This record gives sequence, C-alpha cells and structure tokens, in this order.
Amino acid sequence: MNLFRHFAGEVADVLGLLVAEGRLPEAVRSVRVAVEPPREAGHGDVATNAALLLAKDSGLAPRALAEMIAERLRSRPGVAAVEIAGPGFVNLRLADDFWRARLKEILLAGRAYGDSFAGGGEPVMVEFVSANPTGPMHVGHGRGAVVGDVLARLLAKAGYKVAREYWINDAGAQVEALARSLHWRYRAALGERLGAMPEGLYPGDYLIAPARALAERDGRRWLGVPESEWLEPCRAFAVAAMMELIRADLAALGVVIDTFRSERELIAQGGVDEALRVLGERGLIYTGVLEPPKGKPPEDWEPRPQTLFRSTQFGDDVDRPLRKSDGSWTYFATDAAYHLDKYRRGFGIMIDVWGADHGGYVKRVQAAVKALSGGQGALDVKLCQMVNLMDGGEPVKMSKRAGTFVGLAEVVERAGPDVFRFIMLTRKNDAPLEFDFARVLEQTKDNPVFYVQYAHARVRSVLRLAAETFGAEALAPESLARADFSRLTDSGEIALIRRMASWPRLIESAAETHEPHRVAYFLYDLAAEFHNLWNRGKDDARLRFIRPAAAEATLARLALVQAVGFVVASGLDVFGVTPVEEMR
RNA sequence: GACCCCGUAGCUCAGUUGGAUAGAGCACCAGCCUUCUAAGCUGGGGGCCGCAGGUUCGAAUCCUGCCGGGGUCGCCA
Repeated sequence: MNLFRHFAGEVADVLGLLVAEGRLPEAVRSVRVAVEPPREAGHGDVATNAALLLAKDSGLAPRALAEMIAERLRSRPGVAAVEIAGPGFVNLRLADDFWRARLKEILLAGRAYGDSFAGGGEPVMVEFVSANPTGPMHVGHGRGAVVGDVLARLLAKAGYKVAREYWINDAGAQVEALARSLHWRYRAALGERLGAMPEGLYPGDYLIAPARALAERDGRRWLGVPESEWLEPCRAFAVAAMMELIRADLAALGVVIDTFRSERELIAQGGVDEALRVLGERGLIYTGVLEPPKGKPPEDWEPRPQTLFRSTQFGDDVDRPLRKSDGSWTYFATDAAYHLDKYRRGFGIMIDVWGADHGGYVKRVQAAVKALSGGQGALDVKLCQMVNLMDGGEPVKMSKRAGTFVGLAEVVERAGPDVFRFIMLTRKNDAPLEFDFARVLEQTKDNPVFYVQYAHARVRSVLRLAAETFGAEALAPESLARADFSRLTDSGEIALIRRMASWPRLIESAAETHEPHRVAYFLYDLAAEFHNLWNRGKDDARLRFIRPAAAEATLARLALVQAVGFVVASGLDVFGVTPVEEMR
C-alpha cells in the first residue's frame, strides 16, 4: 500500500464533501493537490497543501479552509491527529496501529512488498545497450545495460508490462568494415602473410577466433574471390560471432533481453519504406538543401539536395536527412522506422537508453515518434554519462592501441556482477560516474554496496541466532506477523517502520520519473537507520533485538528485523542484486 | 554559432517531480569503543543552492538572460 496515495484518496473524498456542501466550487476537483511526507518529521507523517492551492478559488483564507479540511479528516481511520501549520498546511499524524498494520503488511508480502498496480499493465518498451555488433562490450555499455535492465525491473514492479529489446545495428558501413576485418583475419588464419592491418579495419584480436572458425567451416572458399562474393557471408558470420560475445557479456552481468531486433531485417521487411510512406502521407517529407554544419570547418561539405524530414515541426532544430548520397538510408531513417515498428507493436511508452554522446539525436528521434504516431507515442531517452574506471584513486589507463583497454567482462569478473550493478546505480544516469575497484570492494561504511548488503546479512544473522532459541517455526513471517507490535515503542523502531512504509511510494515515483538511482539512496538510508538501531543496542542492552528474558518483546523486534530484511531484499531485487546471507 | 547535460558544505553527491528550519558520506574537531559473529559508535562546526531578474501564498526545483565546466553538431553508427 502506498499510504500517500491512500490518504490522497481521503483528501479527495473530503474535498468532494465540501463541494457537495457548497463550501467549495465544483472546479476544485480538477486541481492537483499534493499529499506527501513533510520534510520535517516534526510536522507529522502526511501533509497536504490542498488548502493553499484551493484558497483562491474558494474565496476562503487558506487557514480557514485548512480547518474545514482538517475537521473532516480527523475521524478517518488511521489518523491520530490533524494540525494546521504554516500558511495553511494540513498535517496528519498517523496512529500507532496504522504503522503496526504496515509492519504486518510487509511480513505477509515478503520481497514482493512495494509491488504496485500504478502502471495499470500499460506496455512499455525499454530499449537498451544496442551496442554495435563490432566487438565486445566496454564499461560504458555496461552502465547502459544495468540502467536499462533495472529500469525495466522497476517498471515491472510498479505495474507496467515491460519488454526489453536490443537493437542490432547490422546494416551500416560499420558492419561492412567488420566483415572486411574478419576476412583479413581469415586470410591470416589460412597462412597468408599480410603485414600491418589496413586503416579502417577493427584491430581487436577478438576477431581471430571467429576467423579461425570461419576457416574451419568454409576452408579456402573465400580466398581469391572478389569482395562482392565474400562480403555478405563474412558480414553475417562476423555479426553472429560478435553478438555471441555481447550475449556472453550481458549474461555475465545478469542482464536479460527479451528480444533482439535486427536493423537489416527491419529494412528487408519494408519497415523504412513504410515509415517514409507515413511521413510522406502527412506531408512531412521534401527535397531540400541544408545549411552547412556549424562549428567544425566543413571540409568536404558541399550543398546537395536531399530527402528531408520536417522535424522542425516537432521541436527539432533543423530538418533531418533520410537518405545518404549513395541512396541508402541514414541512421536516422532506420531509427525512425524502428520506433514506428515499436509503436505498432503496441508500445505507446518507449524508453531508450543511450550513451551521452548520442545526445544530439534525441530531439530528432522524438520528433519522428511524434510524427509517426500522430502524437500518441511518447519517447523518453535516458542518456548515460561516462564511467571513469579508477583503481585506488588512480585512473585506469585505457588505450586500445597500447592493449591496456579494459573490457566490461574483465571489470565484471573482478568486481562481481552484484557490485558492478549496484555501483552503476549510485548516480543518476546523466551524471558521470566513478568506478574505483579499490573502493567498491572495500568493506567499510562509505561503500554503499557493502553497507546495504551488510544490513541484509545482519538481519539474517540475527534471525539465525534467534532460531536457536525460538525455533524456525516461530520465526516464519506469518508467525512474526502475529507478534505483539505494541512492544515496539522506541523512536528508532518507529522510524524504521515509517521508512519501510514509504517504499511503495518510492517505487512508484522512481518508476514514473524513470530514475532507478533513487532506489540506491533509499536502500542506503534504510540500511543506515537499521545499523543505527543495532548500534544503540551496544550501549543499551534493552534495545537489543534478542533479549532472552523478554520473549514477547524479542518476537516483536524480530518481526521488525525480518521486515527490514524483506524491504532490503525487495530493493536489491529491483537492482538484480542477490541479497547475501553473511559477509564471509 | 546552435543544441543537450551539469553547477548545492573543503571533497563526492542526494534533495520525494513547487512546500515549512536545504540533507548524507568523506575530511575536520571533541569524546567513547572487552558487545545480538563482524569490518566502529555518539556529538559538533561548516551553505549567497553559479549570478541577476521573473512567475506565486511559497523557488535549490519552473521561465528568461548571463557566467563557468562537459558533450554533440550533413553523406558515421
């Protein structure tokens, strides 16, 4: 239960009554009032600004209106007290029983606590990674992979119907270069002495093994024949091999992709023609000449008439070309077609996760989505900034030429997928992120992964120990849900319940804003509060979770402890991180 | 030149989508530390929320203009 949503309903109900009584005009129903936690704990548990927003329309003084609202809220279930504060806030203080009910709710829900129907089963397509199939993934791809994967998990938890897709750019000049690179390696594998690799080819040695495999499969068949004969088979072979590398990298990270969509296939199916047809039908295509690009002196630029999309009608800065001079599609044309494809498959909400260097493409693709969907589809693009690899405060030297390039697979192998995933979410996607091997593996409080995992391990540790005294049965969540929660009276205990009770709301808002990093901060705060309570037990034995002489109080606290374990695990589930049983 | 992102404590960053007295960690200062297995605990100082206007009951948050840092900028993806 999102308690703020619940009380928003109560407030709306009260406003409805006031309208019925003629105290408020009908129009107030459309005003969006906020019902949220006050920043200051001293202001209560739930605050609403309804009176402030409606004062003007109602012709009443804010505080007078607040009083009318407050009066009608006092008798609502779960409300212990209602106060008016400041310029006209209405602050609710919730009853202890209300909090106890939340604890029970958590224990019965387990790790599913926080699951929401807010999304209403609406389909969302999260497209992410989409790394070109020209080599293994690097760390930056890894960030995008985690952000996309977790965004998908988050949306699913919030009640959306989520699909995850990888767009394979297997049609452009880059995969042709890849095919030539493979062929070069293939010749080398068959014993030709070739010297230095020509410019424009991919030098990475990850093509050596596929080249040998090709030699083994096809023998000398592609030697001494014109490129027009070997290019296509080499391309297909190379792309398949690279996708295998990428799938392995994703698997090591624990990232699941539902579907892989091929650009080549989309073109073959007539997807681009269809997109152009739709745009043409709406009068959004014309032939024109663009201004030369600003900034860099355009060397070989020459004005030429091109097929252009009127993206400026949808908020873009200039109209965008759809065809290259050789007649093939631009990247933008296929991307526009791809988004039409997504939309027609039923995804009105689309989220793309891109590297920040693609930021210049956001407007044009959003323009295409608007144009192609008749304004019905929505595209949000999450741009991921760089990951700076460090080790003990020193930057890790990254050079492909010097052979010191560190791929995603190596990083994940060294840090572990759980650590990597969590750290990738400790910053919002549009901020640069530092990944320091020494720091992320450190077992100290300033390492958030450790700190959060430690909280879970501590929960498990306490419950294991308690099981020796009480038996496993008494500690089953359903049993703990029947404990006497009135024993929980310490402010730290109540604070913990409050924090946990805000989890469903956090899920909903993080999902709505597409901001998975909020979960990391929530988990850190929850862990801090839990460790805090634990530490007070060091000084004051009465606050310890397990007190052999007080079985009732102990069971109530174990219920609290178990609930913390569930909520932490629920959050880690969203991250795709395994909650640990102990810290080794 | 245009567009996008960023600017919050000495440092690294949060800030609940416009709320009330702006938060956390590190660092710093002062105490404590034979423990539910545990890698410390408690308290304290520290702010022109880049600058200037605007919108309104109310702005770190929204709008405009500057300043500073990063990124991108036809036929590459």
